[in-house]
Parts: sequence; C-alpha cells; structure tokens
Amino acid sequence: MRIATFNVNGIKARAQIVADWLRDSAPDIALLQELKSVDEAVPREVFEDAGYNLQTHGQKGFNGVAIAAKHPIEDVRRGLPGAEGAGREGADDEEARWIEATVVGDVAVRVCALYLPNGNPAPGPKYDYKLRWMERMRLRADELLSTEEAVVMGGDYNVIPQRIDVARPEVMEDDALFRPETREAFRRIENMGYFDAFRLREPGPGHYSYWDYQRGAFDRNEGLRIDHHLLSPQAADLLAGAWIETAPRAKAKPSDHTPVWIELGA
DNA sequence: ATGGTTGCGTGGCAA
Repeated sequence: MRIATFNVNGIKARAQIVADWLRDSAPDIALLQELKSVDEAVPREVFEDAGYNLQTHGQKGFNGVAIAAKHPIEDVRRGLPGAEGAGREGADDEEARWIEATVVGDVAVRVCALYLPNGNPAPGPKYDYKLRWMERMRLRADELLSTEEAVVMGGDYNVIPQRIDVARPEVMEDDALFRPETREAFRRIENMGYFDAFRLREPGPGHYSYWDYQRGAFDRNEGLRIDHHLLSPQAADLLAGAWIETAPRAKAKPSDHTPVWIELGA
C-alpha cells in the first residue's frame, strides 16, 4: 500500500495538477492539506473520475484537509480533541487542520491528514497556538498508540526536525518552523514511539518537500523538509519504502509543496 | 534592496 501526503495549496487552483498526479502516480491513499475551500466547493470530480473516495474537512479560504483512497474510508473523525474554549467564537477548534480515518487495503491503517499551524511570527499568539496544537496532537497520538494499530500521521507539519532538513539553517534560527521549542514538541511525539518514515530510509541532507515560490528557491534547491509521515511501531514494521516525489513541484503553476510517499507491506 | 510569489476572494491576510 502506497500513501502520499501532499499540501496542494488550494484544491480549486490545483485541480488539474492533482488530477494528473492521481492518474500518473496513483497513490492508494492521498493525505491532502491546504484545500482552502469549503467542503461544498471542493472539485470532487477530480477524485471520483480517478476512482477515489474522498472525505474532506474544509474551511472557507484557509486550511482544510482531506483523505482520498481507492478503498472505502471508514470511521472518519474530523478535528483534533482538546481545543480550548471549544464551541465559542474564535476557539481553537475553528480551524480545519485534522482528519483521520481507517482504510483497509492489502494492509489496514489508521491514517491522519494534518496541517499543523505555521506559527509565525514567533514569539506571539500564533506561535502559542502552534505549541498548544502540538500538545493536543501529542495527546491524540498517544491515544492512537494504545490501539496498537498501524497508524500513519501524514501531513504538513510546519516543523523542520533537524539542521539537515533546511538549506540555510542559520537564517531560520528564530523561525516558528525551526525554533527549539518546535523541534522539541516534534521529538516529544517521536519519543512516545513514532518514527519519521523518511529518516528510517534516508539519513542524508538536501532532501526537501517545500520550496518558497520566491527567489527561484526550487531551482536553487533552497527548501525545507516539513512534510512528514510519523508511523506507529506497527506501521513502521510494515515500512517498505519512503521517498519524496519532486516532479510535481517542477510543473507549471505548482503547489509550493511536493508529495512525500511511504509504502507499507509488499 | 523591507523587495520578492501565490491563493482566496475582492481586503489584505496567510504562507
């Protein structure tokens, strides 16, 4: 089973790119972020015409996550538990950043598509929200661990885990994606028993999943590795491969992110 | 050099 995470940066603007990608690369499961669309306006035909089921958790203008899969998408859950002031206007749970579901193909997986808050500028209220969100995610990740299922949490983490995951770490020291507290919160999830799938396969530097639109960052390979799959031990047992697919980033009118893949089982 | 790019949605924000 092959699973890809892809921040599309606007599903309406990226409909043709995503349709071509589903046809050519054919993931069994696609975990998508930054739909920037309400559920009703998502171009569902992009997925249905390619033979995918689709479950979305959208929001007007910003955020938005989805799971697309060739097999049925079961036991869907939207939103992360534990939002402060849940139900009130402006509460933490207003932002559509988390969707999880079970998919049973040649292996059975609990998959989560997540869009972790960017957090800039840091310090500040947006950074405080990011760190609170990461703690809520840790608590949910711990619950999922206790199920002893194969769990895949894939998405745009907005976290640069190590210095080798950024082209120019010296200019990122104070950035919300790279600050010590951010990396510590990421490690805290790993240390409970989750594995960064890409780093189980590729120890070296220079592998990125995002390049800024500005200053020719992609052509200079000045990027960030911020899109990840964290695997529960049961999922890590099944890991057969992990890689970054750079071709979609080189197309015309691309997302600023590119798909990151894992293969589980044979 | 306080620039540069993109999406959403038609303001200016978020990234």
